Amino acid sequence: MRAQTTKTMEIPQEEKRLEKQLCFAVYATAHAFTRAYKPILDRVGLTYPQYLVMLVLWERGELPVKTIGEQLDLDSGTLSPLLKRLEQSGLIKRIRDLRDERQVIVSLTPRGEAMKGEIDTIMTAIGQAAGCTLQEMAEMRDMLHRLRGNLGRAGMGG
Amino acid sequence: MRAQTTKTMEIPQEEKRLEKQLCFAVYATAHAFTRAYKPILDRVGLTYPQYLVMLVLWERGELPVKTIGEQLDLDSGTLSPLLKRLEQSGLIKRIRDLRDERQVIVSLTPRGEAMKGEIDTIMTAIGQAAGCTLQEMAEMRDMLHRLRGNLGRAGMGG
DNA sequence: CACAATTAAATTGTACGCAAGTGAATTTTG
DNA sequence: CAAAATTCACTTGCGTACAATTTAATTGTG
Repeated sequence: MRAQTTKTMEIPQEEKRLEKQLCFAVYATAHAFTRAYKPILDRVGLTYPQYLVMLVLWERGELPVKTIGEQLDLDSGTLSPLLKRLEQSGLIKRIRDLRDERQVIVSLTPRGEAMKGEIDTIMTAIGQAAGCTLQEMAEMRDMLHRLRGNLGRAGMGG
Repeated sequence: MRAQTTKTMEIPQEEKRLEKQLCFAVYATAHAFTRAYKPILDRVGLTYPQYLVMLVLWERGELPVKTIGEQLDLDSGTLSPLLKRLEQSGLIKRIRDLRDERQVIVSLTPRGEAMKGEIDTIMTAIGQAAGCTLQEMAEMRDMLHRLRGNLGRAGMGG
């Protein structure tokens, strides 16, 4: 509510357009990223969301499903079947926690661990495809981070 | 290719972390946008991709399926069932073009047309939720545009 | 200790997103 | 003009996303 009289509170047409353009730009760029990654990830038999799960595991080691979900902002309805596929591919193990049997601990198999090196090279290619300087990438990433934080807190009164 | 020796060209471990990844920032922000829009769109019975189709039609009038796909970067495998749902909701019509019977022309029904005003007001809330200045929004939009262009042209040697 | 409330994961149902394939209409070529 | 190539939309199959429900385990409370 940062505006003036709130009377008819006309938001300039321009702002509406921009906001729509921005949300579409984010939407379309996300798809473009997925498509750019696809030929590379196809070679190792991963989808893009599966790759994100692997990133989390490479970085943080074994984790319960819930924590993976918090990292990626995904719920168990998405993760459960996805993790089952990664398990069938032989890249991860899923073991029920003995201390708390509600939890399932996800960890890398040797093959899953080994894939890290393979992929490492691959990530470089995408960075170059993006065709941005490191500084631009960092700037954009930080802006998106803030934007996402704001949207998350929006509530919006459903 | 703006780097030093390209020899082993080690990417620092730091840059590989999830939070440092631009691709993840885009991916997660896209989901955040969809979630922010959801409570609003629920009231009028639209999904976010359906809203994007309506935006195109409000802006450009009746269009063949192919053109809608070009605008939104979606193929007919996605659009065909989506458009069928919009038709069942009574918001659009689909009529096979008499001049070229391969094409299906999509147009708004009176109800679909009327929804434009309804939504327009409501959408203002999202712009404010984003919590960015106009300048930041424009900057981000332009950066994402360029990024998307680069990724699209990547090819990547599938 | 029993019993309600909470939590974690999985399941169900709906809707994208996209690759691959089908079928009908149009355009290109020989 | 007929055969081949192309185009457009639709369909099929797989893998996300996510709301809502279910099941099992743990925690909180009396």
